[in-house]
Amino acid sequence: MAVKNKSTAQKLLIVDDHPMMRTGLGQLIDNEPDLVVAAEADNAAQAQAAVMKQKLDLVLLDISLPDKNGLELIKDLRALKPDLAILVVSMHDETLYAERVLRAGARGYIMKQEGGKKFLLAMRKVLAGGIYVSEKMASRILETFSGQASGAPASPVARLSDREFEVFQLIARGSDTGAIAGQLHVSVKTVEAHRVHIKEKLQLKTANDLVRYAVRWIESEGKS
Amino acid sequence: MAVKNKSTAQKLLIVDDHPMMRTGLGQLIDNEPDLVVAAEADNAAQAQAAVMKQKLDLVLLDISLPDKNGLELIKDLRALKPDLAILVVSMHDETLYAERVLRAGARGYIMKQEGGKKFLLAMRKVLAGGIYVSEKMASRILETFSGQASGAPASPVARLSDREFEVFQLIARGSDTGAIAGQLHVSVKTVEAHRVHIKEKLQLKTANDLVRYAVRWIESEGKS
DNA sequence: GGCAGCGGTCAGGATTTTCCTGATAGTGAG
DNA sequence: CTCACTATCAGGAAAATCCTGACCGCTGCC
Repeated sequence: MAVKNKSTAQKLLIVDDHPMMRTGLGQLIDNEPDLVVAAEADNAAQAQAAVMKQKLDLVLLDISLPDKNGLELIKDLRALKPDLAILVVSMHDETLYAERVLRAGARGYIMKQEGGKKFLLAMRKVLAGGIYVSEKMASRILETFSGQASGAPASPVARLSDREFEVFQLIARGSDTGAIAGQLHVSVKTVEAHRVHIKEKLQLKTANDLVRYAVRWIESEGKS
Repeated sequence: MAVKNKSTAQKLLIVDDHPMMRTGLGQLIDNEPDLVVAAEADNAAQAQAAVMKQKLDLVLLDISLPDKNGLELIKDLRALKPDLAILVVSMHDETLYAERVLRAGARGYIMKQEGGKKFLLAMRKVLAGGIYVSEKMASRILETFSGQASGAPASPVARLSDREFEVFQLIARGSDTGAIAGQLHVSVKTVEAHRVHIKEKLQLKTANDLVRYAVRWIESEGKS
């Protein structure tokens, strides 16, 4: 371990249920003179305890935890310490979670597929008060937001018209196009048109992607 | 890094697409005088190249790889080097993969949730010619061998053949039939046949139901 | 009042995917 | 050896999807 000036180094908390991953991240951080691992946790309960016990500058948080949904934990941590910086570290594709995670209050999202350099970049950016997501994700999010005026946190789903949203929900429940047409008393062609519009608004390419998105959305939105 | 006797230390290959995880495992291994990391790979192609290039004693293999299904890679590696020991390192619950992995030719299965001690135990056991799985999994497998599977009816997904399971995972990831055919280097017709069998085994009626089931399953059990 | 934009409806026709019905061949169990 | 299972593929019918284009009603704006 490198010797550090304990009084000035930024204090990090690593939350991940894979010990080897914690070791890897710890190794990376210990090689930086200005960063120090102040605590580790392998579940949400430990993470909360650690956050309460000491003053921390940054939390590296894996959203796949055994005892609690990562999004919930983000909200809880922010309720406890509104100014605490949180960088989400995840193995899941960013397009699925990044937006959600940011809306929950995290200040960054980085994939485990990234190497040490990107990790350090992300940590420093978040520590400096910035927000870190990949280039691709950043422009994607900006695009989504650009349509409307300030503040209002908009899930792309919110941009669907009422009718489109109806169709969207039915897709998520497993109805095929024909069934949806029947239920809404319109022609199959109309439903097809709605589907096209939904796909445009959600930036989806294939029919399969639409089903996947819809299923996921209904799963997660149903709870929180 | 610890100084080692290079001529006697056992040579390991780490295959994982998460750099931090490789660092963590490498750290663990470097602290052992009798083990050395001979190479690392973050995808299946690199892994195969490494195995061909040098004489290795053990492969630590994450089955969730970007370019190829882990089970396939195990089979390929064993075709190349039948005596090569493979220890699968996975974040997925063992009940889902352990059996499959052993049948494919790996000699051990350990979850990333485990700590360093267990990891070393597993590596040494496999290096010594043994087979490593958790206590629970071991007795479970023995039971299966000795007649009846225990009372708990396993997930119907467990009844899928390896090939079917591969297709199933790709469906969950959003690949359409054509893409799957391309990735597996078989005809579209073959993939269609697999889909039919999967639907039978999971008692699903439509293509949509299959996608929904697959997405849900992958959400709850993990991702590859 | 006119007009542009959007939401909702639908059609025709080309393309793809899915579904149904076989068929062949290897493997492992009994 | 036979049976069951797995993996591979084909032909052709049926269905879903994609592309292009169209009509109507409502809203907001100059």
